[in-house]
Amino acid sequence: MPRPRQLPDRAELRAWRDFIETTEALRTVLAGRLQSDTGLSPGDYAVLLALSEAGPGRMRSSELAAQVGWERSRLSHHLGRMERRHLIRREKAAADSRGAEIILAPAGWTAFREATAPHLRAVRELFVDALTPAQVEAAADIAAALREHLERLGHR
Amino acid sequence: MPRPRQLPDRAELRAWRDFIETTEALRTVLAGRLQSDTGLSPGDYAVLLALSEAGPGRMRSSELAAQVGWERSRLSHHLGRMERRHLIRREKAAADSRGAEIILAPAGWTAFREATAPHLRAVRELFVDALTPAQVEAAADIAAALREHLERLGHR
DNA sequence: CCAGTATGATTGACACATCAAACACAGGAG
DNA sequence: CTCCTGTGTTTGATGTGTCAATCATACTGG
Repeated sequence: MPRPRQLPDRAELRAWRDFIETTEALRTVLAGRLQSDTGLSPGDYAVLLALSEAGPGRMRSSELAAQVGWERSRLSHHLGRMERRHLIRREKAAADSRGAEIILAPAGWTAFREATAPHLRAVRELFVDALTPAQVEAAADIAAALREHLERLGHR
Repeated sequence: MPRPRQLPDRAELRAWRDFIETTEALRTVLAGRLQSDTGLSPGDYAVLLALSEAGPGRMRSSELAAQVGWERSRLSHHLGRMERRHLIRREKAAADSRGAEIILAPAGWTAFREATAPHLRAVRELFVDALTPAQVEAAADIAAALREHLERLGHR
């Protein structure tokens, strides 16, 4: 009795490679634009976005981690670099003094404000303009299906 | 006279975020599997694949760089790490002694051979099985459109 | 009150990526 | 032969990501 096929066929493999390599290239190009337009990395942008969306521009570190979907360690390293550049500050949380409050510094507000438009323009130019409206929808569906599948598989 | 719309609308932006974040997550999960199944990173795998496809398992460094689509500097750093683990060796090129020949070492052959099946299984499980056949095709089309657009835009 | 454990966050070590600078040899003009 | 320039590759500096270990404070059962 034959086991179910386990390996992708030639066409599926080609689709996979094209897909993964292209999205990788897209990420790289977009990151390069953001960097040269604004001096921010995608990580910087994600952090600033999350902070700016929290009304007062301040947030608990773990909340921020959840918001951007990063591990705490990664966030902590990244915040260290951002703090060096005075984009954010850290304070002990008043409520729970184990915790840290991350505060969007003035330079951070400015950088974020000036980055938004160029970033969105680049998204439009590199992603939206490359695809038909139907393809944009299809991309969203594919992403949803992949994510759902990933989550169903759990973490192994 | 109104300029063309420059920024993505809400739905487009959501599609973009879902798309880019999901592909990123997919990459990460796949890399994790490869790592834990075989001890190789995606970069290692790409290099070993390219070398193994060159009949004798040896290739000029710049040819290898072109094959995997990396900058030379990146390749050089990566080869340094792979050499430390005895997956490859480097020799001066006979023809042009500026150049380096990269040689797939025995441990490299073995690692690659043992990595292939698990890797392909993971691709099937995480990508192909998550999508309908039509979606796999759509993904390939989207990748093609994105890549073509990227290339048309050139490098800025 | 006070172990013991749980939780929020940071640290250190290392792999990976990118940029610019350096290095080493090749090949041609004089 | 010697300088000059170009090409193939490496190196160093720095930013980014992951894992495991650590640190500090909070909480809980006795």
